[in-house]
Amino acid sequence: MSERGAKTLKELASRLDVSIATVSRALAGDPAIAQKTRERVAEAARAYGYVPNTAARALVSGRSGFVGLVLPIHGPNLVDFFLGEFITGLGDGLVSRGHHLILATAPEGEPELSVLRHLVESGRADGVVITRIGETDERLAYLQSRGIPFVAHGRLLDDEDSYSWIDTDGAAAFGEAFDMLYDLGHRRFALLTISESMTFRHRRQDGLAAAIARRGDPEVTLDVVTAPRFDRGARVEAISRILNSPERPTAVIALFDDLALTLMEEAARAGLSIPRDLSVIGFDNILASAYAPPGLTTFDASIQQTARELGQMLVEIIENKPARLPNRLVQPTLVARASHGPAPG
Amino acid sequence: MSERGAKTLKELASRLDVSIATVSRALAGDPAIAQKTRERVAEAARAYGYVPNTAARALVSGRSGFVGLVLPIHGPNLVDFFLGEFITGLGDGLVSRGHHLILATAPEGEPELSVLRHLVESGRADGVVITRIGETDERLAYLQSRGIPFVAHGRLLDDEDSYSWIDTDGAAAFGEAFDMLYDLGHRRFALLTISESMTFRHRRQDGLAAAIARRGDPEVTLDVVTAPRFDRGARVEAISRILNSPERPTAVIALFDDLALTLMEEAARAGLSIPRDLSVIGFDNILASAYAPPGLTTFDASIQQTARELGQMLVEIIENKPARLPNRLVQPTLVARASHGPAPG
DNA sequence: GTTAACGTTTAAAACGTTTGCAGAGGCAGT
DNA sequence: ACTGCCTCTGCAAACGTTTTAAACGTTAAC
Repeated sequence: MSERGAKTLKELASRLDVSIATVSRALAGDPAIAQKTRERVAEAARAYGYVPNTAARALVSGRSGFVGLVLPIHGPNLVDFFLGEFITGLGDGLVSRGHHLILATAPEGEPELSVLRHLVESGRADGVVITRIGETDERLAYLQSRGIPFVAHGRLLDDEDSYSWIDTDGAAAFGEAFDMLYDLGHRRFALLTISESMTFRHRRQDGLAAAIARRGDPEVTLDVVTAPRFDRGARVEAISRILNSPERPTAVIALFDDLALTLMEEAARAGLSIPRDLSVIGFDNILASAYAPPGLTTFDASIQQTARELGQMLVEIIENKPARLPNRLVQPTLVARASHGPAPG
Repeated sequence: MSERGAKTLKELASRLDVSIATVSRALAGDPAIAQKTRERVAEAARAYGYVPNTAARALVSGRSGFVGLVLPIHGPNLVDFFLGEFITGLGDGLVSRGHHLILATAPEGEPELSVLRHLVESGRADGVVITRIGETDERLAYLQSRGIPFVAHGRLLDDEDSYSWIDTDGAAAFGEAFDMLYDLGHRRFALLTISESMTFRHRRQDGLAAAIARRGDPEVTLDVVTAPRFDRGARVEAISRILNSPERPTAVIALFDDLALTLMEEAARAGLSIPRDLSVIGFDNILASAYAPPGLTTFDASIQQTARELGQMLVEIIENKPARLPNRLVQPTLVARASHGPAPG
């Protein structure tokens, strides 16, 4: 690396005895600039360690090269397993298309939407990724009304095609889970879910209900138990309601692994053996589900790959403003471990 | 929100019939501007939904308001439990001081240092956070030589005071682990570690060795076993070397939980009972360590809080360029679960 | 021998903000 | 009535880049 670096186009231009405009064009690969000049400029830029100033570039082009992700506000650890995978994939997808990721967190007391608004209106981000879509999601309304480039991980319930998304087919997975358990002889089911109104919750529940309906077996019962997302005490209470009910289910399907793991803990505490007395199935395939005895049967939705595609999709939208991009429904795959088995009795 | 928004200072100024300069100053709270004018401007800015353009601001001020974190390259999932906690805390600490976080990943084939370089030299970031310090860390050398604001999670081995850091006192923790196990009667120890040369590995190992030396008991033996970081097959092989050794240790201390969990799995597979036949202690307190039977005894280093402080520290450095900030050594706390107990026999 | 066309380069404007400096007006002291 | 001072506001430069439109020297066409 040269001692005297060149920090600006002007410096580089004066070193080369050409104009700023020429250097700018040459570096951009403009064919209007002679091949020889382009090479000379590229060479000098490398030698002097020139790196273009992003702010200046953003100011004139209106593009920042950034994509924003606002971390959903919840619990003590914002970046859980799901988000960890998501961020990894997203960052990777963006970088492969020359963009970077801004991770924004809402300061205490500031609504998530306001953070989103500042992110795009200040020109910090060219587009945003949103995840965990709610039933009536104000973020979607805002982004659509402003014409801001965005992609979503998840669909609305009714309006499927007014924006670009990739989603996990939770309905199919929960149907598959039911079918498998039914074939193992289970008839009394419980769904352990949360109270928040995110669409994936409805999709999965509906998928389960649909699978039950398809069988048309009047013997099948489904108890839907709702637990809060973070209050661990209340969660345990909801679970004990399942475990102590007079007609205790023989199989519990949990909305996601975290709930399933708590259930397994409580079941063990109550002296129940899994899967002998109770079958449990989760969703997400978080790391702990492999370790929690006896090993949680769950679904893997390849979040990382999905996020990678979402990133590439968003850059495509930002750069080429295509009318419509094909949305995609990802099929989760069953990870069969040891928490499910034949119905007791 | 008003229908006709004002996207620039110019628009806002013309609406208010004052100059751009006045609006700019008023919004900045410059006392040179009359109190009444300041209020009038603030009111209008709010009404028209004005959001200042970051690129323009960055261009003139030389500050971007961003701080960069380059994700260390490793394994399939870049954002593991440690980084998840770290990112959460860091984002929080930065936002509380009006900064944002850029998450940069190195594209395939590009060295991490080059990403770091572009991040700061392009003006994208005002400073950076680095973590997992290596024995001779080229990032440190680069950042120091360029005078770029940065903070580190971790210390070099020799040079402790040439930059700002917060570190986890792994040496103390490993000493504490040894003392506890020794008092439980253990004499044959193994340290399960990795081959990469990060300083925290040395610190912990040295802390363990020091604690052993302090006892001065010639009966105590320590077998140091090195496993690769990602190759699971090789890792299992290293572990079985421990389990099958003629003089099998009665206690194993693992460099971090992930290693400890694999060890516990393999021990269970080999028919060993934990903690009856073997005591195991980890480090990090990852989520799975609570679930893996019989519950891993480990150390919690409050990564999130540490990262939050690092974020605030970095902003302090960026904004006020203090000569020196007090570095801090965080004491991990023992999380006693059920994977340790009295020595067998 | 003038003009047109071409290939290459450049001058200058623009992007939206901050800020040094100066100007406008008001008021008190002389 | 003039000076000096204070309070408030505005002009204009600057940040580093991209891009429009024009200039330049050369060659080909008539």
